[in-house]
Amino acid sequence: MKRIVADITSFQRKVYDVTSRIPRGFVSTYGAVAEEIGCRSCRAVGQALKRNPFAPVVPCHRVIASNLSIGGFQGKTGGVSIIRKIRLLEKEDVMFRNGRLADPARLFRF
DNA sequence: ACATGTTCCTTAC
DNA sequence: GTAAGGAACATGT
Repeated sequence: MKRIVADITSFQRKVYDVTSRIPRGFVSTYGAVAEEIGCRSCRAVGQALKRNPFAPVVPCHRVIASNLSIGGFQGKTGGVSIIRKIRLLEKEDVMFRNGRLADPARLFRF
């Protein structure tokens, strides 16, 4: 039986929980996740997602920056990984344009 | 658009 | 324990 276990902090736990709550076809922002968790540190959220011990389990690609920019992915603000992120989102009806969210209505609010 | 300050967590030494 | 970094945000220039 496969059980998901990892040495993570409560903070990370919350981050992954909130992130996984984002429905398919929607995206959220670091700020929103941070707010939902209860802290004002969006960077801390980025830290947790960057490490992402639950990589395939947690859709970290559904989390973007609050200014609707794609933000970063796997520790970078650009590169092939970002393209992959956009590609995945486009597959979920979330269109991006020039590294930015084309339709702000896709923003999911908790 | 760019630089700076803020804010909080993780990792490394 | 201290220092540095990290996928952001807000504000001022």
